[in-house]
Amino acid sequence: MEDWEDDQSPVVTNTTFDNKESSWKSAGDGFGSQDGDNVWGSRKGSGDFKSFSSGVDENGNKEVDGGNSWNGGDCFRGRGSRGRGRGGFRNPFNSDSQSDFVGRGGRGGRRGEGGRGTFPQERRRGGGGYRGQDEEVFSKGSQKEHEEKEEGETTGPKVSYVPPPPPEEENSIFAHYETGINFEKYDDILVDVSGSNPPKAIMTFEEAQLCETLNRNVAKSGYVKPTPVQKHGIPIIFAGRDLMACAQTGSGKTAAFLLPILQQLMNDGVATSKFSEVQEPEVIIVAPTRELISQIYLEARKFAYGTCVRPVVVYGGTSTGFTIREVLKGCNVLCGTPGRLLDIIGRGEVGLSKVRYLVLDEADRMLDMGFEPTMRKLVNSPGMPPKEERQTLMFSATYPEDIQRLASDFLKVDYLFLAVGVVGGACSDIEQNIIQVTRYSKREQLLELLKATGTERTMVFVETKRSADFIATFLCQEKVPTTSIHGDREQREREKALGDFRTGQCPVLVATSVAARGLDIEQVQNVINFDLPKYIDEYVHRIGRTGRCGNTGRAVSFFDPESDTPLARALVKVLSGAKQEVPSWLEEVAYSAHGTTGFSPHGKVFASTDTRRGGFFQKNSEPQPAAQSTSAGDDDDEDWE
DNA sequence: AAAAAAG
Repeated sequence: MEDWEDDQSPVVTNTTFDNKESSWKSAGDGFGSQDGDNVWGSRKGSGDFKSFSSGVDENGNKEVDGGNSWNGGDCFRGRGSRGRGRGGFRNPFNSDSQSDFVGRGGRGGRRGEGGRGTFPQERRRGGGGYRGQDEEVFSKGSQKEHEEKEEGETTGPKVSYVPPPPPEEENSIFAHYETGINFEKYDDILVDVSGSNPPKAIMTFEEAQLCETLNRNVAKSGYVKPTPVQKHGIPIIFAGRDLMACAQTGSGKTAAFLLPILQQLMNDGVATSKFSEVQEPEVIIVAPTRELISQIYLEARKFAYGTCVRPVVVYGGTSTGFTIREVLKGCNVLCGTPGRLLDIIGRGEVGLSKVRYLVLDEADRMLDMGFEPTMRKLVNSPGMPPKEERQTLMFSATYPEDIQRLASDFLKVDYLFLAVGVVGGACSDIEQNIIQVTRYSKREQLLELLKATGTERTMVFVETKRSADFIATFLCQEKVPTTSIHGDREQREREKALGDFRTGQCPVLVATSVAARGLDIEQVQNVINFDLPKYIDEYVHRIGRTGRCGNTGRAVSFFDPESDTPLARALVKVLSGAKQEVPSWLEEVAYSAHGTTGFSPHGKVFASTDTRRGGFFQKNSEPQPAAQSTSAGDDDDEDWE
């Protein structure tokens, strides 16, 4: 790990920072007059800033010296003379965290410490688990080698058999959050399957009839009982049906498709991972961001452990040569982001004729304007079996109607639509606050919020890459140990940032929407929408980074009437749908924002139900009760029309 | 108009 970071000393020079110094000051001045609305309320301020920063020193000095993903190392240790101890100011975050930072200092920061806390199913990679990726996958010299030998040999060693990793790696491969979470809650979630002849759901993993190895991996991953998306998804996939599934990440959807796919591959004995000049994977999995596909790959590697099935991950920002060598070692399950995937397919390293499963994670994103052409290119690549001859599986938490219609181009006509509760996010476990701000007050308000969060992990979402840099630098300057992730950062910086955030070394992560979807990070207590997104589904995904799996989380969003008014009505609907209090001023803004629903500037309509029921594709519909009454969950049955 | 994804 350290190896390849050291030679790259990621010095981030932020000219923005210096240039804007003066404007911060003026912004700060303006902030003094900010009076509390109901959210900020009347309670008293924190003033624990001191303990906050000293806690960092105690906690992390070694780690910090080891290289920081952001320039936080110098930022929060050295300069930053401007730590204001502003008090008299209360916010939604400071209820219970006053002295947490020191008290829990050692808790989050240690590497290789995988399982703790209480998380089920998909939430099992702790800091240690994620670290595991770097340490195992890359540390066999491969990452380093891949940096150094990029132009080197084009063929790897001729391995005909890829042995399973030695036992000592097992622990980190299977690192997961301790189970023991309250799964019972899932039994109350409504599930809705529509389409013809859905197979019967399973109630236990035993019913899935997985082989011994898979069962062992399932158990070692801390799985006890299937979640709803697994109960329904597994038999659907075993039955060979195409699937469009609405379920929040974290509800176990990755396992829901990985387990039956892996089992099927083994049943049919097709998978024998071995070196070859051309690899013919049976499974292709795509996701919209590199970090997300990497996360999915780690799941696949875990479940495939000890089997002859070899998963491989490919994405941009890393050396092509390394990627190709990894693929050629043997590749049954190819996980990738679209660009790099098409790249290696185009180079002829990967043949598609054996593809039996095509999985689209965050499917609505994969089919939106940005990705749709690439996805079409993928399914039209030479050798790719047509949709009738492969199984196509789509997963997301949101499905705008137009995307559902588009999706039918990729799915068999009789695909099944599975809606698991809490579709569309706005899970009631997340406390949602909306704060009215002006663009000039945001920065100081953010600082005040973060002062109160202690060691809690907080994701701060901004709209642009530039402002991600800007805000992260600002926070570092203010001695908040912050890192940042966005598409203009080096891939290794992105992964380091995410790693530092996962371990808690940097409890604050400033992110663009690159981090909005799918990322499963332990103990993210808070999400702050520094900038509200343009679309409501993006909001839903962002706040879904917290409050997962029965845990509680808090989301605070800065609402600037000058720019966010178009979102007001949608926001009100999401809030009330999740049984959250709607500020009266927001209702007024929403009411007066006539003309558009704000929901869909481009005609997108958020839908959590099968559009075929709405009259678009009547051909497949069985007689169904009204969508509202059958739709799953406590907050996804809004009529968004 | 922005973010993401190939280099």
